[in-house]
Amino acid sequence: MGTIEEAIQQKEFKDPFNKLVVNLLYTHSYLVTAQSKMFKPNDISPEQYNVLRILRGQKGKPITVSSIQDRMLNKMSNASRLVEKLKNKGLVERNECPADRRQVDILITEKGMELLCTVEKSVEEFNQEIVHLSEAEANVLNDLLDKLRG
Amino acid sequence: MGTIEEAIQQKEFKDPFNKLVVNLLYTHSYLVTAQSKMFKPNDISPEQYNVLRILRGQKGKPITVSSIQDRMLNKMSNASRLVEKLKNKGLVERNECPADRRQVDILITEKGMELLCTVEKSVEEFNQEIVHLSEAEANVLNDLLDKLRG
DNA sequence: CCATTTTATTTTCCTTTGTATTTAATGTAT
DNA sequence: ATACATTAAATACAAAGGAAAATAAAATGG
Repeated sequence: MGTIEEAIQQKEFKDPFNKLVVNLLYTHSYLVTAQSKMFKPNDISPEQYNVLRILRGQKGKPITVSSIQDRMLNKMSNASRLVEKLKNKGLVERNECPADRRQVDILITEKGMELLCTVEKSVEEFNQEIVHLSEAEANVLNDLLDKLRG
Repeated sequence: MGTIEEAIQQKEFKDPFNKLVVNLLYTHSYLVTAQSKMFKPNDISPEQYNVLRILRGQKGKPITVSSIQDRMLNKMSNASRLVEKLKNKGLVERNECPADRRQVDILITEKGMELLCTVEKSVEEFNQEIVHLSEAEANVLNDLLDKLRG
């Protein structure tokens, strides 16, 4: 199960770029499948976890829905909807922004922080288990991905 | 918009592995967003395109639904459902397998082959445009992704 | 100040997924 | 041969997702 060619039983690719696109899609699926399993016991999705992390990064400073959207990993997804799900679970609170009543300030709750702490440990272990690379290799990969996006 | 830190406005990550997981999710979104736009005029999804490619790779030899499933990029998705959509568009045909009547043999149709040829050109251009790397860098990235999955 | 445009968020509609179950056929063991 | 387990594919149902329209507030420009 090493190379992408073996994994999807395709003998060869047109060029390295074509292979790379396929490889990224496949590796993403590998990651997300494992990640979803990891999050399951805590009943949140990878995207919800990511939003909670963004909120914690604010250190008590509220952030608007659209700013969350800008920082989300999946640019297509709907921050408003995600926030509502988190609110239903009591993990965030929503307050009308007094300066601009169109905006909504989002804050992570105590319960949200606690959940994040609980999950954090599994996430760290997970990241190191799932990624079969040395730190140095991970760094190279990070740089190449940044460069890929131009 | 270079580094992942800038892109999602996160100052730092716990370790390179954590950063890498985030970077892969983000890069995947970058790719898929662009890819979907590319496929849109031809009215197929990236996954459907991939199944058509698998079928063409068979060179006329039929393949069962479960074999398609095994080779799909997203292991979670439902080959049976995808094949049905392709059949509705007249891009594949489905035949009961005489040797084992549980199985269903799938073949790509002429129309499917034609669509694939049409799309192919945009895909190749797309891959080279979207991936801002040299061939050598793409090769390194491919190897690291293969290794990542272990 | 009023009309128009822009911005922020929510909602709606419809399609796509994830998961589990169902149906049907084959394989296996007694 | 019969009962039980396994496998292939389809389906059912709820939840998630994309895209666009709707709502509401603020900004702009006469």
